[in-house]
Amino acid sequence: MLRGQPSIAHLDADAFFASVEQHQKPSLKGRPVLVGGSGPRGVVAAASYEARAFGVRSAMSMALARRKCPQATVLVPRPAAYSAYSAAVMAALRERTELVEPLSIDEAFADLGHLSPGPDGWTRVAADLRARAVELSGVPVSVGMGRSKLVAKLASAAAKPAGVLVVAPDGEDRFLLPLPVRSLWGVGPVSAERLERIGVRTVEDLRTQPLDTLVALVGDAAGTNLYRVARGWDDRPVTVQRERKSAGAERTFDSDLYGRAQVAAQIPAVTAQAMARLSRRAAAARTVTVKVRFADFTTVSRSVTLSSPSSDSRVLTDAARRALDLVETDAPVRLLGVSFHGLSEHAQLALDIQLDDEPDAPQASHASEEPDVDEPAAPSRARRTHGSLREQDCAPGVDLEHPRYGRGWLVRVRDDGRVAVRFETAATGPGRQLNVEMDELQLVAPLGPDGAPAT
DNA sequence: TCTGGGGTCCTTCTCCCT
DNA sequence: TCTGAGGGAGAAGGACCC
Repeated sequence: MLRGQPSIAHLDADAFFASVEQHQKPSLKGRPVLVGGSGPRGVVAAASYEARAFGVRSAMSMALARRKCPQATVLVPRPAAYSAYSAAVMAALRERTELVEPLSIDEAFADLGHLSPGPDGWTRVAADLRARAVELSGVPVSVGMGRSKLVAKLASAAAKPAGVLVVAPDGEDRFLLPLPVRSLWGVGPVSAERLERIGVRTVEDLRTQPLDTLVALVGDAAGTNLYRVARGWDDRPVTVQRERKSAGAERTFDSDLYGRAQVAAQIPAVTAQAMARLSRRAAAARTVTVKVRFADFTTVSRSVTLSSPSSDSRVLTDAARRALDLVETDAPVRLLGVSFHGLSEHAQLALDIQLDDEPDAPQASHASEEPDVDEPAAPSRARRTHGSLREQDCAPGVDLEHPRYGRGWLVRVRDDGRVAVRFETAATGPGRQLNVEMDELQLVAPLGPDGAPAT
């Protein structure tokens, strides 16, 4: 049963990672910024609106993005900072209701059905919410409101950047019908192409199609969903709890691996990364799946199911090895992934001990450096955030401190071995760039929006 | 465009049991 | 004892999201 008021809010941060970088690095405000992998196979995780003007998009290869926008500043992701900013954005929602459903690190639904602001008051509610989120986080956000999650989410997308849009019940058709089907949740490139083949481009086109046609086209569940969505039928409640179903990690190698031995040698490290994620959920796993992507991008997965759930690193690593044994590894391999399914809660203590004992595991402290909120686009290889700066830490954008000049961020390593650092934070405003010796610099934890270190 | 990483959900297939 | 149908569970792959 659909509610009568547009009391579901969807809050979405705009170009989130890039906006956080521009907030903490004031010299980048108003300039094109790309956040993502800087290696040969890196892709864009987030692009500032200034970069998007050059045709750069998320998920584009970084090499192509650089060609389209050579003047852009390219930075590595800093998950701890994004997590802190995310918490600030979510806090603005939680000040208003406990019914907050985070969808990802930068967006969430909130049920504001307890409010009764009157016929014209919902726009004020949305504007106040947006202003508060900006005040707490310092990054631009957009807010959409409607009487369903479907409409609220589409409204926030329409409100971007940095806007609000409230879709009243009697305005839903006017809002929904002209939208391209591609903008609907669950319609990706494949479904859009299939719909295009029968002449369906907009929600209005979609509404003319019978249920049978849609089911035949995209399957039972997706077809039924499209049929309902085309009519604005969405009565899903805002739910606070979301149960985790799996946890894992994967690594794309800078150059392909050849032969079983090379691939198998990576199993302990990737499994340990996956276990670090598993341990944050205090979980044991019964099924271990190994994913192998070959150079031609074909992907196979094989799994091994244990007789009972385990959190023992040796047991899970051994299961991953056995799963890999089921894969033909004659072709060059570009990616290896390990994921855990059939999760259950137990053996947290045992897991911690196992991680500390596992010689091939990445440092156990990395687990605590990563945010509790899942960060879909951030890399899983956590960076060090304290200690003396070493050459292997030198990625553009990392946080540094100098005894005389204070906090700054790494711009680049110069040919003479010195490091170009811009000394600035959100609190200082745009700062100056200086060249300093590497051994004078310390790695430090990123700052949150309140200026406190994000740990 | 030439394609990361962490997820969820759905479909299809196979195997096993009744 | 054999055979086929049907259902459930698990495995694998794919589409999709951010």
